[in-house]
Amino acid sequence: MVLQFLKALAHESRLRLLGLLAAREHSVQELATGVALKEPTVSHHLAMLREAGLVTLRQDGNTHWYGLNQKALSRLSRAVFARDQLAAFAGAEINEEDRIVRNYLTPEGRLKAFPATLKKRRPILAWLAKQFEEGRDYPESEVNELIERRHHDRETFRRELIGHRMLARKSGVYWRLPESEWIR
Amino acid sequence: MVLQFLKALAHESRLRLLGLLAAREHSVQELATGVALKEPTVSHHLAMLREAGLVTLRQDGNTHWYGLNQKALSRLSRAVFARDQLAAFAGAEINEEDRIVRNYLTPEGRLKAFPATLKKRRPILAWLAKQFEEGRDYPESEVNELIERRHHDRETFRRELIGHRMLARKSGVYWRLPESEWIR
DNA sequence: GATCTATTTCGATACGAATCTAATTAGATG
DNA sequence: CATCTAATTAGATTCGTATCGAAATAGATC
Repeated sequence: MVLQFLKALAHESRLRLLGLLAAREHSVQELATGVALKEPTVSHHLAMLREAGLVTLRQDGNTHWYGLNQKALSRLSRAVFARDQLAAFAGAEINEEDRIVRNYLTPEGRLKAFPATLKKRRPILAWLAKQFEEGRDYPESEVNELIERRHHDRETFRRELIGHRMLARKSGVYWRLPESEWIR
Repeated sequence: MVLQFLKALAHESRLRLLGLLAAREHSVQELATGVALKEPTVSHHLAMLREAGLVTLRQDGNTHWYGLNQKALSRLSRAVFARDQLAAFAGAEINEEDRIVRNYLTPEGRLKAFPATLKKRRPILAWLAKQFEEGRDYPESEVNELIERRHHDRETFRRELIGHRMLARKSGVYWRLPESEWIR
């Protein structure tokens, strides 16, 4: 559906046809002259545009008047370009956690801040915890290093990771705990 | 430019990739798994999306993190789906007259009303006058018929066409005057 | 009903792009 | 520096579709 719409738009000839139609109605002959293609070719393109609901057809005698369907155009553009809509194409819906993490990341992939609200804190920490491999020991120096790649305040984040039972520490070494033990 | 953008969007695999990226950043491997394609194929698609400015790339070690460029997405969507922008693709810009006529037409190609304002009246009448062939006589019955295809009030329009020197009448027959004689 | 006109449908060809495997590059690790 | 990993680039194949000429359709005209 949306794919059909985009495919219909994504061709130079059809864009130019729509360009002509944006000004006013045209017959097939006029369009063929306008874009320097033969009638059958134009007819073929118009059929695609019509399938996609991008143009309207009005028949008068045996002349077919094609026009731009502005409504469909704006309706569909909104559908395509909303982030959540886009996510639907992957079958994957965006969950709240992902959205929170995304909003906390700079373009360089660093955390903008330590989240003040509790609701946001957990997904951020979970994301950070996943930077560690499970079933492996980390000396404190390496823990700090990994955290600092995401935020300068290694102390706060390290403490919180442990507080949420995402990391554990014993005699100077750290390891990642299984997700089932993390505090919700 | 805009064409490149649309072509980048108009493919199922790439839409699904964008869908995944809409949720959060992904590496190439993750994406390949997510859409069930091989890495090189995904890499190829990502290159296109990057060319079109739809995704961002952040390199960390030898892992490449791709993300959605939401800004570009909305900026471009606005560019594509404005009617006047679309017209630019045809090389033809929309002039004021065309716009006026378009707003006066129903989906069936009939005139919604007789334009009250003088500014609008002329382009509407000019459009109507062009329904007549030049160099040919029309009996009044046929003039009425042609006008009625566009609006029920044949009297008003017929009178105005003559008033604007677009049609002329002599002893019961009408003919279209050359455009150079039309009153501006 | 025969003819003329505008459009569409059909069938063939050609061009572009999607996908894969294999080879190469760039960065990290020991 | 040798090796390992993630990604990209190159090359080959396949698939989709843009385009055209020819034939068929639908409406108008005589």
